[in-house]
Amino acid sequence: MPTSNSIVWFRRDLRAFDHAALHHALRDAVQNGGEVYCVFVFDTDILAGLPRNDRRVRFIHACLAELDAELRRLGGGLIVRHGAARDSLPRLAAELGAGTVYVNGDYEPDAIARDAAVASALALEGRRLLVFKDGVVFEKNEVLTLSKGLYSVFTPYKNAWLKRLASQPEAVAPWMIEPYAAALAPLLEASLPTLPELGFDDGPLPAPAGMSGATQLFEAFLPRLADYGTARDFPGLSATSQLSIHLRFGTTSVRHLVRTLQQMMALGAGGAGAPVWLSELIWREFYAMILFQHPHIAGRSFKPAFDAVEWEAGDTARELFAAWCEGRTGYPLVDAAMAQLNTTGFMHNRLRMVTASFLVKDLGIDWRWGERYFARQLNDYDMASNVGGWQWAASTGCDAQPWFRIFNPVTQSQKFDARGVFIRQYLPQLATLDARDIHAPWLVPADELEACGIVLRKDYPWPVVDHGEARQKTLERFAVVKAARPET
DNA sequence: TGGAGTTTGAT
DNA sequence: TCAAACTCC
Repeated sequence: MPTSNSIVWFRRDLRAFDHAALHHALRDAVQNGGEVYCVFVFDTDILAGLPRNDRRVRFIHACLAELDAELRRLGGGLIVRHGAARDSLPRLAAELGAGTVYVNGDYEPDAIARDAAVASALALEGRRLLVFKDGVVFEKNEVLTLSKGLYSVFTPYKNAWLKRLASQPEAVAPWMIEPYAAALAPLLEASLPTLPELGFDDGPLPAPAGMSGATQLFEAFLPRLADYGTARDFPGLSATSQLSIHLRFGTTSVRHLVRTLQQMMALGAGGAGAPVWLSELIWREFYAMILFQHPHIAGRSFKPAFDAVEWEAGDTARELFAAWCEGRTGYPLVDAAMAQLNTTGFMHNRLRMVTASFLVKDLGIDWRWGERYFARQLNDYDMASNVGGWQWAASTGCDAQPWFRIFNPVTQSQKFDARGVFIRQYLPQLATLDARDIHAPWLVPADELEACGIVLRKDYPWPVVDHGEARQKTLERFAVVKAARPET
């Protein structure tokens, strides 16, 4: 069996430009001979847990169609398989006579285990899996303290990250594809199954898909970048990049994004917003590093002392959790945010903090319930960022907010959706309330509500908990970790 | 990238 | 009377 060919196994890197694994496979093939096959596997180990109408599968499907077209333009094409990746990849490597499988690293625990299984199956036949850094500028252990220790606080990590990029600008240099494209194995026929063939429904896409969708969103964002720092906290404005789903599936390159920012900042463009948005990209790498280094945080507190916190349990907790999931807590900003999540698969980051704080600190429910719900719903779900964000809100994480810091859902609403624009968009039943009343309808006098045509408990729920009482209970609940309170 | 309660000081 | 400042959680 010839093994001079190779495979590039695409996973969450669905693009054909600035792609580390593809670049290395092609360059090696140009030097050593052999052809490069591009492969994607709809992994039944993952798909089995998803509903037929999963938005992310539709998005991936659309991205693959574009990726295949782009690879064909370059002289290749995409081989798509449907099966367990652990079996499919080694089998495909044998079929194609591929001695090496090139991948970009994925740092989630399940992905690491899958890749280890694939690597050992390949090794049994004398083949190898080569893993490249691609989805982040700096990975795992590249940003360390002066004493080679790991950071667990964001700000010093960010400073070290920026310093490292300044001294190593090639970290964001693009991995070129076109000059080596001749090594792509030409494919005669397309192999992308239809969504129904995969067991999923056709339907609308949650965002413009593919590399072209990412480009479109990024170009639309750049003129708004200057205002990002001040406007990003207001869910009623379109101030954010909307690129999270593209970073999740690799239809854009983080190196490309950072390079563009650097060029803008060098020209004095991008204003005050550019470094703020860059910070968000660094948060993403901070959390990726934290999850890789501390994989236990997927299921337990980053700070062990917080495992002693006793969450609400039983039927009442399950009912409150259902009310949170379905957006009927009686707190308009929370419910509007959950409606946004449920109907679009997206939620504004400010609202991720508000809803997470509400679940944990108003309802007393285990953050892991919320994390799993977000995992099912979010189009841009990324375990590292999601777990990081939830542990931040729950005060159990590294560099989290202190446990006695408790968001007031009404104050947050008044502050970040002052005119009620966002609430009205997702809770039309409250649209007739004016800006003063929409944040806390239970405080509005009955005659006024009547004039607006709203009957509480019928058109919109009464609050499921009283925030003041809930706050007191939360302070008591977290008192078990008082010893772990961070020094001031 | 808190909020609640209290004090303070200018009116 | 009220907003800024301060403390505690």
